[in-house]
Amino acid sequence: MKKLDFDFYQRDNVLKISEELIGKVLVTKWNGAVTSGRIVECEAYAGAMDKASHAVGGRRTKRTEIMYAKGGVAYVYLCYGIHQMFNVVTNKTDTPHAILVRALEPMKGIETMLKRTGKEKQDHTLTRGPGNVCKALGIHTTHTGLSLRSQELFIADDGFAYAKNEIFTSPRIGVDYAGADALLPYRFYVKGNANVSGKPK
DNA sequence: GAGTAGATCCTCT
DNA sequence: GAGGATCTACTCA
Repeated sequence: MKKLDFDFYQRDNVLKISEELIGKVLVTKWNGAVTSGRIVECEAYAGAMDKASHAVGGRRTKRTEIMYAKGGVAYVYLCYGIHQMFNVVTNKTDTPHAILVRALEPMKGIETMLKRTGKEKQDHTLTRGPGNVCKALGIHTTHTGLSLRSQELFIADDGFAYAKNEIFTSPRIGVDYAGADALLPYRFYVKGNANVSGKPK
């Protein structure tokens, strides 16, 4: 298990980073309780040019400020008052690129995840969808700005990789309001993985 | 199985 | 004061 370097996040091609993030391992360790999962679905948000992004048109507020930070930190956003979404900030300072982690394949700490989500046994919904990913891993909006190489939260490469032909792209989910940009193929996912949101297998 | 409505709260206008 | 990068459950076929 090797934590990804800041160099990985600070490249300027957010689509390439998204694609490479598939298969990596997201780990949280709050108060010694370790939970982790392999990333099987994510979406790219390409900053000021992207109508679906919070930073569209260079919009810069206290909430979105963290997207303008240099790559390698977390951006956690609360949506619909219920769901929290975990994003990876990428690119350099003043370029508001981010990647939304939408689904994981559970690895370690499944017991802990079940407890957090109130489920009795593991099924494909445990870490399916951004809201559930955050709930299962115990990620909270107060974690915004945390480094992705910190002790509590990081993304690592354990040597595993999906084959190119297992990774598919599609339009993003839940961004209909973004007009034409909602159709951009900025979503990356592992074909046939039960944890990927959308239709169950 | 598919489609739709409701939940619920922080942030920006 | 309004709306949002969602999920779930319930209805109807």
